This record gives sequence, structure tokens and C-alpha cells, in this order.
Amino acid sequence: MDDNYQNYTKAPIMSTPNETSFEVSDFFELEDWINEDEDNYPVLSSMPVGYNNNHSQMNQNYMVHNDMDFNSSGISNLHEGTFVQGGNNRIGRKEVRDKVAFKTKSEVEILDDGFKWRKYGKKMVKNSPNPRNYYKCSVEGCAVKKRVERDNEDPRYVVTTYEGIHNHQGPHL
DNA sequence: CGACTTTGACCTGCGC
DNA sequence: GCGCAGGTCAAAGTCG
Repeated sequence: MDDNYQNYTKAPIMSTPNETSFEVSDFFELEDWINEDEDNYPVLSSMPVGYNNNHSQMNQNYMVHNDMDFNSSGISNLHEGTFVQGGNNRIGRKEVRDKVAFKTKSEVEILDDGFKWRKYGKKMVKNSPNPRNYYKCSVEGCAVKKRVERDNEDPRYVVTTYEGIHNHQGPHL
């Protein structure tokens, strides 16, 4: 894990490690997941503003394809997935501003999306054998959070949830 | 030495 | 009110 972590969080890398291999074709369903929170995750609505800047490909069709890169830096460990987004929604009694969730088929949890994240927590969750990891954007003043966990039913998939919108353009601004 | 991860403790919301 | 589960904090450790 350490090796992968270093590779994927410290800086965008140009090459894909050997252990990061992807299949190309089969799409998965988010049914179970969506059913749990149907109101909170309206599928395939609009992309939050903060993500458009760096995720132009994603903005086209809200699906993460096998050839997708989050930005042009050659990051290639995001490949296949479905994107869902919730706007100003409520989860329980809490207001959630912008929540973006997608699931990617990846052997590593850490998906380099062009931003720099600092891990602040790790938790075992009840219905999954896999831990959930919590990250904050490490840019000062940016309160975007991200939650990463493996799909308990298919550990080949990684569920990533972003909360909030970056108030900056990139990891170093 | 600074930035970051790790990890147990703490906090809070929710259901019973 | 109590207990559980999820989310966050913060001290200590690690790494470049």
C-alpha cells in the first residue's frame, strides 16, 4: 500500500505501475448503492463547477471510460466507472452541498484526480470488510473532502465520494 | 524539518 | 437514555 500511496498522491505520474491493470469493457451497476440513497444521489445530473476545470472528459458524459484521464498529466489509474452526483441534497438532516460519487474499477484505492489529498481518518464500516478512508484537500482554505472505500461485493471496484467543490484550480494553487 | 500518515479516542446523530 | 455506527481530531510516528 505504501508504494501505491506514494505514487498516486504525491505527484501525478506518467506511467502505470505493473499492479495497476484494468479491464475495459464490463460496466457495473450502482443499483444497490443508489437504492440506499436514491434521493441523495440523482444519477447523471450536472457536474459541479469545481470539477469541470480539471475533469473535462468526465463532463462530457459522466461516465469514466477506460481511456479517461482526469487531466492531461497522463494519470491512468482511473478507467472505468459510473458517475453519480447529488446537488444541494439532504442526507438525513444534514445539508450536503455538492456530493459526487463514482465507482471505478481499480486495483488501487488511491485515484489520482489531479488534486492533493491529506488522509485524516480511516474507519471500518459495518457492511463492508474493507476500511473506509477519509481525505481532505490539502490546499489551504479548500474544504473538499473525499471518502474512498472498496466495494464490499466486488472488491475490484473502488467507491469514491467527493464532497464540496474545490475553490482552486489545481493542487498547487 | 516540514509535510504527511497512522490510529485510537472522541464526538455526534440516529434508532430503539 | 443508551448503544451503535460513522465521521473527525490530534498526538505520535514516518518519510523525503
